[in-house]
Amino acid sequence: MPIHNADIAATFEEIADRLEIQGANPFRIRAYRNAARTLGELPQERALLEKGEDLTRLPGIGDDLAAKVREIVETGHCSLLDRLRRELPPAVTELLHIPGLGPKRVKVLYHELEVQTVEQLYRAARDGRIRALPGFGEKTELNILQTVEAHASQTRRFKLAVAAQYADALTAFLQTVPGVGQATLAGSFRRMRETVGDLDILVTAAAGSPVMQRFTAYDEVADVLSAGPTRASVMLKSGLQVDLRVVEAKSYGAALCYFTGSKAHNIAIRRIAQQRGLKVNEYGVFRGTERIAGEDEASVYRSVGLPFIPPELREDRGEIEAAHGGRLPNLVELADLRGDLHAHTQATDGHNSLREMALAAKALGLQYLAITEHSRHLTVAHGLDPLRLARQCDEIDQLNQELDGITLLKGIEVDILEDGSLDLPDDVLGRLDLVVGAVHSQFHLSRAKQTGRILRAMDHPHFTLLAHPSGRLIEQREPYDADMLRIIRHAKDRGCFLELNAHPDRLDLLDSQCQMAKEEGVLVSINSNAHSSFDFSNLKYGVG
DNA sequence: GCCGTTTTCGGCCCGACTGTTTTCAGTCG
Repeated sequence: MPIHNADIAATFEEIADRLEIQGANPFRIRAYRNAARTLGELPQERALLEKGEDLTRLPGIGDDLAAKVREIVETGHCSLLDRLRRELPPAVTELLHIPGLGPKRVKVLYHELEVQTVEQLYRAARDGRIRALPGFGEKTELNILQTVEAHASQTRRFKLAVAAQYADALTAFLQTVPGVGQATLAGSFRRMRETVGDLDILVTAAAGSPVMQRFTAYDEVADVLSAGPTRASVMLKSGLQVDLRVVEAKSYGAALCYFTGSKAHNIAIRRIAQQRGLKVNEYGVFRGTERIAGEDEASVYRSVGLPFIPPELREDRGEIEAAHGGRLPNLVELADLRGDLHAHTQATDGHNSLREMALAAKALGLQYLAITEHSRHLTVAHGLDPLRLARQCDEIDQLNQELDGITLLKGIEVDILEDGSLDLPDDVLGRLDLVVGAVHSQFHLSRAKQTGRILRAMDHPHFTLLAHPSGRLIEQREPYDADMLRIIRHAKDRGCFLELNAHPDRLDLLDSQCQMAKEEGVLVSINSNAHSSFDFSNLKYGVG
């Protein structure tokens, strides 16, 4: 059975959990977690583990952990984890995922009550056996009972576009509270991650502002998880958790850095500050007791000798080194987009006419829009046959005569069939401005067959752009098994391009694969895949 | 267990809230 990077990461996480319950050296535990993160974020295509490469080049992996990786790859086991599993029962780590239970309490629960599973935990709480344990009490017992009953341990993530609906309404509400200056979304939402686990909102407020009371009394709040003078957490009725942090205006920048994260990025910045004799927290940057920065984010970065790092890059995946070396990339902004190469109309499964789509794209500042209907193989979408496609091309020619400030391009989103051929004849495709190829069927082919199918499609002389290249639907469908590095390199050889589909359910190419495409010198086209005139607003998620 | 423009030893980010305790440990972000 092949060992994936994610499997090794999971092994190290479990080791860290078990060491933590045993009360091991916290820094040793952190070393396992750091290594798990490094390995877990490695793109599959960049797996180094079976090529005999020097793993100690990876951050957080030294001689010992490199040896453990080799052991896992070669034997399928980790002897340290095997030993730890004999010392504590297998299920006990699942208790750590219950909010409010950490390693110390899990250890007490196991040793005093022999609680190993969530089921046993529930029974112990229901029977009133937990309140008497050292460090526990009636309140804690009640919280455990309620948490388990509410299945609150199941973490749920929200797609960015879904979270945005709650976020915009909530920040607008907070803005109306007396004494509130700024109300800014931070966290993974501001970093434009494809999904968010919660919303983090930063507010500046004058002393005495009722912002905390108003926040916890907000109409959509189902439960107040915690509330103090400067921070509060609530659960909305939708199941989305929201954390609010309130600071004075002079701490806005430092607090925004802190609350935007990522955690790993913050730790890296604070370590640099430490080396310079500085301390960074959410209130500012300090030399001793003197505050030297913090009113805006740029001042925080400047104080540690770095240029401003855009939120989208703050993942501790090389951006700090790039900033230090003056190699930060210029990020694409929404205003940089000149056109959109993937859109549908009511001729197939879209909702608007050619003209309506053209005007909506123009309103967003685009100069060109490719109309790329589905092809005949996709019958559920009323895909076009050559005749209907020809008719649409005539309509586009006619409309282009009338339109001012926007040009429609004639295209097609043609199905890539199982054998790698395209769903329409050569002479039809040859008359178009561009041909967007897409896989819409046979998602479960072997890696070799799926990859070969796509490579053959790209060999077609009229092939322009590979749509939603991985095929994944966020939280719904895994990517199909294909060798993306080979596909990217083939695009380079063939002079064709890949899409970053901006639909919030897709966001495909994935971020790490976009980075690979850039490194290989292949252009990526950010497209809306609009099915209605409203969908162009999704381009911002693609840009993000 | 990792790591190095102070270092191969001695450090390792920093603070808020809860609940239990009576000054703070545990947990969380």
